[in-house]
Amino acid sequence: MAVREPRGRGGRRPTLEQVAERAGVGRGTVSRVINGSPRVSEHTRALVEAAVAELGYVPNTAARALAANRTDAIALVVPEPERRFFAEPYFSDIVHGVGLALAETEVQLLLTFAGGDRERRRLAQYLGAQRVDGVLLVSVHAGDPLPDLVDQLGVPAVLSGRRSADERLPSVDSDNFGGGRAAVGHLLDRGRRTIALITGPLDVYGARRRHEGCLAALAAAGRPVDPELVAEGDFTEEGGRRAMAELLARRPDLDAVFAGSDVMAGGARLVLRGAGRRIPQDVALVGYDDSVIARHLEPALTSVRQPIVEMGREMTRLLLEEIAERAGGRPARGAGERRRLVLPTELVVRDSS
Amino acid sequence: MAVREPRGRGGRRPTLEQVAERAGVGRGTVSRVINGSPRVSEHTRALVEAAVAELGYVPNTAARALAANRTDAIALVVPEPERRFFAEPYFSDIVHGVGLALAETEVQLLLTFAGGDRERRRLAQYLGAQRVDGVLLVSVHAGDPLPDLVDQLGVPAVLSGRRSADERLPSVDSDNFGGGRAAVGHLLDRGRRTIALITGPLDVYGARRRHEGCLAALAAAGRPVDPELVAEGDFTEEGGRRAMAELLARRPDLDAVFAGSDVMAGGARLVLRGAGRRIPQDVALVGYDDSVIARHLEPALTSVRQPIVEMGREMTRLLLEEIAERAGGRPARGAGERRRLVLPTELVVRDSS
DNA sequence: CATCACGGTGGGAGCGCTCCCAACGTATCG
DNA sequence: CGATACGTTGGGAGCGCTCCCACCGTGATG
Repeated sequence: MAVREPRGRGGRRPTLEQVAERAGVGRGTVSRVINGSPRVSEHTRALVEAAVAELGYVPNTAARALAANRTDAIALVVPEPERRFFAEPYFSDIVHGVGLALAETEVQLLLTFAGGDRERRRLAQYLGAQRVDGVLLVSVHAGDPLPDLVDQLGVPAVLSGRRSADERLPSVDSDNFGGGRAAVGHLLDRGRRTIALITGPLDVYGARRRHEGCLAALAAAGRPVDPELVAEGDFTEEGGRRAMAELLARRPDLDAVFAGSDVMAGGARLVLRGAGRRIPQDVALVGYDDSVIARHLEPALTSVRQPIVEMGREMTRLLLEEIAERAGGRPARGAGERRRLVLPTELVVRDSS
Repeated sequence: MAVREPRGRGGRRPTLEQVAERAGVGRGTVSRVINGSPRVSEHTRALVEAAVAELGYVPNTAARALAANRTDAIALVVPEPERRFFAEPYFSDIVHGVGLALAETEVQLLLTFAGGDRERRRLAQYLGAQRVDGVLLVSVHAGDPLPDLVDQLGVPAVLSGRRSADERLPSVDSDNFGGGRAAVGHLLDRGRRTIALITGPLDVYGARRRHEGCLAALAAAGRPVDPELVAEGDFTEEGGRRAMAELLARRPDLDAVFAGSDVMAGGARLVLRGAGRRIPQDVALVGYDDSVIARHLEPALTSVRQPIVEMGREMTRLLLEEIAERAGGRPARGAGERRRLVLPTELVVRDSS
C-alpha cells in the first residue's frame, strides 16, 4: 500500500538502497562510488556504476543536503530591483563569469533579487533556512547593512567591489586606482595640458580610488592639481552634464575631460557639444566602464575596461574556497586573513581622445 | 563532543525540537503552527510563535523537502546561452512576471541556463534530483525535445508559447493570430492598398499564426492574397533586409509592409530608405514585439505588443496549480485536459504607419 | 606462525522535518 | 451517568542520504 503518491508519471525514483541491492553491495559502498571516494576497489566500482546506469539513479539533493549539511548551491544576491539587473551589462557579465567557474563543479547557481525592503527581510529568512552554502553579493553600496547581516548569519560571502579600503568580507575588486591613473596618463601622453576631472560620488570607495589614481598620474607628471578642474558627479548623465557645465564655466581653456563613468561622460559630451567644442580636436574625453554606451557614442568613447567576467569567475572561486574551508571544520578566518583580490583594469582607446 | 563543526560563526540553528521544548509542546504541534494548520488552539499557537521568535527559528529546507517530498522551488529554464537571455527584454519581463506571481508564496525561483548540449544533459540530472517542484520553459523552439524530456521525467512544466496547435504541455501563449490581424487591419484602415508581408520562419508556430492573422484580415476586407507580396524571413535583421529587397523588386508599387518582428522591420526599413521610400508617407511599416527597437527607430515603429509580464505571471500560476494538483495525489492530466492560455495582444500605433 | 597494518566493506545512527495514528481531554447526547 | 463525538495534542516512523565505526580479509612483518 503506497502511502504517498509517487510524483507524476515518472514514478518513484530509485534510492541508494536499491542501487546497493542491485549491485550486491552495501549502502556505504554505493555512497562512496557516487561521491568519488578512492577507497573503493576497481571491481566494486564498476559493479555499482553499472547498477546506477541501469536504474538511472540520481541522488536526492534534499537527503544529501540534510545528511551532509551542505546544499551544493550558491546564491547570487542582487540588491537591486530586477529591472536594473537586466538593464546593465555588468550583471550579465558577472553571471557569465560565475557560470564559467561553476561549470566544472556540481554547484548550482540561484539568482535572488533583494530590491525592496520586503525582499530583504525574506532574504534573511532564506539564508537562515540554509538553502545555500554561500552567497555572492554584487553591486553593494557603501553603508549597506546586507553584507554584515550575511556575515553574522555565518553564511560565507564574497563581495564584488569593496565598501572601504579595509573591507572585512572577502571581495573581488578591480584596480580603480590604476584605471584612473591610466586614463589621465593617456591624456597626458596625448599632450593634453588642462585636464578636468568629473568624479563619481566620493563616498563610494571605487569612485574615490579612481579619482586618487587620476591625482597620482598628475603628480607623477609634476602637474599641480587645480581644484577648479575637479567636479563631483553622481554617476548619472544629468550629474555629468551639471559637472561639465560647471567646469567649463570655471576653466573655458580645458582641453581634456576624464569622467568617472561612461554615463557621466555621455552627459559631459552633450554639454561640450552644446558649447561648440569638438571631440577630440578641442577637448579629449575619456570615460570609465567600457559599457555599450562607449562604443555607441559619437565619437566612440575611450574608456577604462574592468574585467567583469573575470571578476565573476574569481568571486566564485573565492567563495567555493571559503565554503570548503569552513566545511573542513577550520574556524572562520578573522577579518585580517580574509581573501581579497584586485583585478587589473585596461584602457580601451577609441576616437574621443 | 561535537562531531561536526557548526557552520560558521552563526553557530547551529535551532530545530523544531528545540522550539517545541521551549514552548512546552510536542514536535507535531510546532510543525502545525509553522505550516499554518487550523487544528491548533489559539493559546498554543501563541506559545509556539513566541518560542519561534525568541529562538529565531527558521525551518530547514532540506529536511522539509526530504520529509514532504517537495522543494518549494521552481526553475525557469532558458534553453539559450546566457548572453541572449540578458540581451532580450523579453526575458526580463518574464522574470518580472514570475516574480509577481511568486511574491505571495514561499516558492523560490531558480534560474537555469541550458544553452549548450552539456548543460542540457546536466539539466536532466538536475530535474531527476528533485531539486524543483516544476519548471517554466521559455523560448522553446519547435522540435525541441526538451519539453518532452521534462514531461517524461514527470516534472510539472509550463511553456511560454506553443510548439504546435495541439501542444501537449500546459502553455501560455499570446494571441499571435489576433496580433497579425490587427496589424494588417490597421494598415487597411489607414487606406493602404498594397500590403507586403514579411513573415517569420513558418515552421515556428507563433510566426505562422501571425501570418494567418494577416491573411484573415485581408480576406475580411475582401482583398485577394497576392503571393508576390509575401516573403519569408528568419527573425533576423539580415533576413528582413533580404525579404524587403525581394518584395520591392517584385512589387515596386507596394505602399505598406508588415514584418513579423521588430528586428526584421528594422532591416526592412534600411532597404526602404535605401530605395528612397519615405516612411510612412510612401510606405507604412509595422513590426511585431514592441521591443525597445520599436521606440528607438526613426520614425518610431508601430508594433504589436505582447503582454509578456502577464505571460510570466500566468505561467507561474498554471505551474503552481499543476504542482498542487499532482501533490494532491490526483493523476496527471492527459494531454487533452492540460491547461492552455492565450493572452491578448495589442497594437501600439506610432509614427511609422 | 602469531601479529600487525591496511585497503575495502557493511550497516547503524543520525540529519530535521512531515505525516499520521493513537490518546487525551472536554462537550454533547441518549 | 455512561457512551459517543470532536477538537487538540504528543510522538513514532520514516524520507534518502552521509558519516563513521567495526569488521573482514589479505599481505607484510617480527
